Amino acid sequence: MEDLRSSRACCGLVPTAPTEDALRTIFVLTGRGDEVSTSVLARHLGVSPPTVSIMLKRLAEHGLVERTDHRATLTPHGAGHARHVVRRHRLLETFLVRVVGLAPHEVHDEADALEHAVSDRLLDRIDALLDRPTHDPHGDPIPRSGDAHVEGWGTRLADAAVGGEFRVERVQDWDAAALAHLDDLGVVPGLTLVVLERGPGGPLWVRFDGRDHALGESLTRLVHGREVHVDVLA
Amino acid sequence: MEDLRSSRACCGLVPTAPTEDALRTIFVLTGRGDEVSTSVLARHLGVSPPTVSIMLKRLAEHGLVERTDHRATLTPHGAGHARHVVRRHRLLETFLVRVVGLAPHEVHDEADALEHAVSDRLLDRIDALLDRPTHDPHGDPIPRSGDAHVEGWGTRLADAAVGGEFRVERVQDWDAAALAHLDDLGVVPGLTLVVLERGPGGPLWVRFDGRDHALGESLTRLVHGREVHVDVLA
DNA sequence: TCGGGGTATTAGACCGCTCTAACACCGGTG
DNA sequence: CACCGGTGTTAGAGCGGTCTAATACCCCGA
Repeated sequence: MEDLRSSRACCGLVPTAPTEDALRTIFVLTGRGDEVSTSVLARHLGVSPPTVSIMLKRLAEHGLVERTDHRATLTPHGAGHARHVVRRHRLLETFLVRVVGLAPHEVHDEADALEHAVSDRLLDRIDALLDRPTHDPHGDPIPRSGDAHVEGWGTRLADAAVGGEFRVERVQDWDAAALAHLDDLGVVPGLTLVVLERGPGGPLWVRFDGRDHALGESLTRLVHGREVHVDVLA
Repeated sequence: MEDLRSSRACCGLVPTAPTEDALRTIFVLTGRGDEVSTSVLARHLGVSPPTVSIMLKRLAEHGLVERTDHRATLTPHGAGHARHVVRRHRLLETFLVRVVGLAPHEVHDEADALEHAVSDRLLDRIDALLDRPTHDPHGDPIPRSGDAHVEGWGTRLADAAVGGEFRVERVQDWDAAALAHLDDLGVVPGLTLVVLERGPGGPLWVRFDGRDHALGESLTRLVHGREVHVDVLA
């Protein structure tokens, strides 16, 4: 398996699973507009802060990461690598749902493991088999090489204005349990719902499929999309 | 991704890719009747003899490998682990051919990388999707948990008697180029051919599909099967 | 202004994989 | 019998990942 990795080796960096995970996570986090600190990254990667500190130092030495004011950002070069990892991850998620038949909430962890082992050749076969998809099952855009890639998370359902329509575009996939719950309810990319009412700190009431649903803030913060202003409904 | 591995952790051993590869290789080599020495294993794994020496020492300390007279054999416990790795490898090969559409000669290296990353859950989905296959595309039996597994390599085409029929059951998959060539010719599991003539050190002449073919010894040593004694043809 | 809590890094340690170089052993041959 | 080639192991080193414990830093509040 080292052969597959070595084909991705570059700039003296050994593309191990932990470093690839770090690059991908920094990419997604910054794409979402978040600042990436050592501790935030450590939490996401499930390792201790010193481990991340050392990793970031190495990534910076290899020119993949820029460190300013205790924040980490990807250099253009690092972003290129990260995009490849993200592409592998999201393509695999799509494959696992559409071909293998896994549920959307099951695929993140699987893709997380497989993304480091899949070869470029196999990935291209999968891409072709799926007919070059542009988005994964959670609505996340799949980067294509040679493409300007925008993450574009839109607004969070948690921040949506009461009384308007909201079109779900992306659902964060980190928390499998929450994702499974949203999936069960039918909150998936493509759904348009009406934001009815927001209790202070309480759940957000929304309507879709002719029924009212209450969603806690821990859920509505995971749902991203676009507010649709339909004047005819006003 | 460590989560997936840790679910397979046992007896204090960290199931890293190199150790899993070693276990699988010892399993297949001994199943074929070969003796496993440090240097043979090093050649198969593509690492130096000292590396193997250290790995075998560790495997022996963990009770997975027995060392007698500079030969390595798997303990029952080690064989259990190895069978799981072999199962993952062969199931993945079958999947990659039947579902993804890769050619048989392409799948060994891919499966070699993926077998360390695939979770038990995903593997079972794949198994079900393929309808619980018993053999991979090269004719190798797929171990099933709770099954007495026999490798049963039969006789090599290189050793087959001249004048008889020979039914191909398995084709070794280590060498992708050789496998691609045999595949092109049509020498795949299930084929029955007639052994015509053996030149001393030269190629073996065989007949199938109404045509005669010459196969070098480097190829006929990779083809395993069963000699079929058909008296009516005599 | 001093202290405390949070954050980041460094220090020190261990594991596993890998290499080269050196050494040990064993068998055959001159 | 002594040497030589093959095989196997040990020694020593480096890298990457991981941890805990200790240290450095920074800001805010008492």
